[in-house]
Amino acid sequence: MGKNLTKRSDDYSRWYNELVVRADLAENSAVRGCMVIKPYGFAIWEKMQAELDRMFKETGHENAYFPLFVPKSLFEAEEKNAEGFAKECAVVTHYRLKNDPDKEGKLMVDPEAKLEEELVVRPTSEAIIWNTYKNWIQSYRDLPIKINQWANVVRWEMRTRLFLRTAEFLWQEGHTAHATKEEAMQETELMNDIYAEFAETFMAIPVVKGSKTENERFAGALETYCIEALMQDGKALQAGTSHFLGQNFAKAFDVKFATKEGGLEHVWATSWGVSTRLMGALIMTHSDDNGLVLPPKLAPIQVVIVPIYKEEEQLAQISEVANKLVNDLRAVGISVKYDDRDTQKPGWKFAEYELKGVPVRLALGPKDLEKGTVELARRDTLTKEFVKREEVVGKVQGLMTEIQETLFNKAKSFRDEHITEVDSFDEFKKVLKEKGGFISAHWDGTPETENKIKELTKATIRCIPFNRKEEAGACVLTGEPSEGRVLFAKAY
RNA sequence: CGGGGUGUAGCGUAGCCCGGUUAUCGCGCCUGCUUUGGGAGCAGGAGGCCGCAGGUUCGAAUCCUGCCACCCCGACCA
Repeated sequence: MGKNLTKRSDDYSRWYNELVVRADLAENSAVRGCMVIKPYGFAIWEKMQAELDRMFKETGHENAYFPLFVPKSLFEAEEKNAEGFAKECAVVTHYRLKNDPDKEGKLMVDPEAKLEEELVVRPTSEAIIWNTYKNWIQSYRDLPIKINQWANVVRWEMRTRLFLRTAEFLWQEGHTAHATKEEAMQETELMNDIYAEFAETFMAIPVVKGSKTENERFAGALETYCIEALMQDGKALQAGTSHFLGQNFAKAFDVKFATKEGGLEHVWATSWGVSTRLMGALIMTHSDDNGLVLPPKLAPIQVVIVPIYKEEEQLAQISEVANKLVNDLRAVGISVKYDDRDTQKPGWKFAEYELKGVPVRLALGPKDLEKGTVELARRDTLTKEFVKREEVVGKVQGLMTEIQETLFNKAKSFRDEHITEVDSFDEFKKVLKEKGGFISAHWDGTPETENKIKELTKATIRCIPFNRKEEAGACVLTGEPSEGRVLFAKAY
């Protein structure tokens, strides 16, 4: 990446961190474990939001907003859920500060202003939402409820990393209520499919769809579906989850509805979410030593035009052509930036836009004016060619699709090459250490074995793939019978 | 919360063991000239409570004590 840091040098973490900061995506804030998302990073997130939001609405969901604070007692209502998050909750205990009588100019928490009941800053919103749904649901006519919210949540993580794990993060969480188990299961599956489609179509990230083991399941869920992606350092990343909550929350919050038949039943629930963590996935899937590589569908700037000139007059001539190009490209829906700043030199700009992952760069200089050409450079392949001026728009349009596909295919071959079938524990350890990636192996189905393998290797079961072939085998650790292979990996 | 480490300019650092003129170097920043098809060259310049507080000493970035902050490795985790 530019001057000194490459993916191969140093460790991957440092490379990642430096890339995020240098590409102007985000930085650590002064607040412990929290992140500042900078305009360029946020622009990418907004594009992701827009696409996801559209997909949610197309499948009958609506947006709403629920409170940041959850009274402790509400939070406790679903025991498993509360337990699962208890260790990482920020809690509000007071509601007022006052001047510190002992220290001039300092404030202190007013002990008089202690809350009778503490408020938990939501680590997720099931509790507050189900407490609300209780009042919204009486009859089967009130169902289904399919609501999404865009929000921030807080999980007090010990160690944080930009985008991948921060104390506060942005996400969307969908919470649905259904009359039947079947409908809720369908919803769980549908949303997992939507996440997969989003990841593959827009982010150009191939994912494995599957279900989580009991150990890895969301606290309070009966079933957790997920999409798992593979990063370039061979570690897996959970990119999205969709939970079938059964009637657990309905029971905990006493949400019953009158059925058509005149009965009274608990509601069936789902919840699902993806977060700014997807930004991390995007960065770690496509980037190279020159910096970020963005798929055209998510790039805030799809094309940048850089003028090359000596004198002002020359710039004026170039700008005339460039501005026409800008208009023509915008007319076909491509986002273009014409960077005619005279404070930076062309070479500097080339490097800068590569660092920021802009898919296509056009350079326009005196030679091009003479020949009626434009120099076109692709970020994904780092190749350059001269294109006739009148063919630029068509060419660029085609490239938007082509680059998107190239990125996906490249990531997919990498991923596929890093799914290794393994039949002995020695091989398991060897592959994990030397090659990384997903390990497809038999497992006896017990949490004990999964934990043991985690202890020994740090690898966990990422998912039980939906499309796994059913094949009898012997557990890679214990030799006990197994019905099929599961995917192991070290994970973020 | 355990184990290790580090705090020197906006960033990255040398100096610290063995105390002694004006605290080193690179990047970045500012000015001028030359440059502009891959992060320009030369010349000049600005920028420091050496993490904070105390101590030892004629003298502390350097030694001692306390505190604070951050990083790495664990435990935890989307």
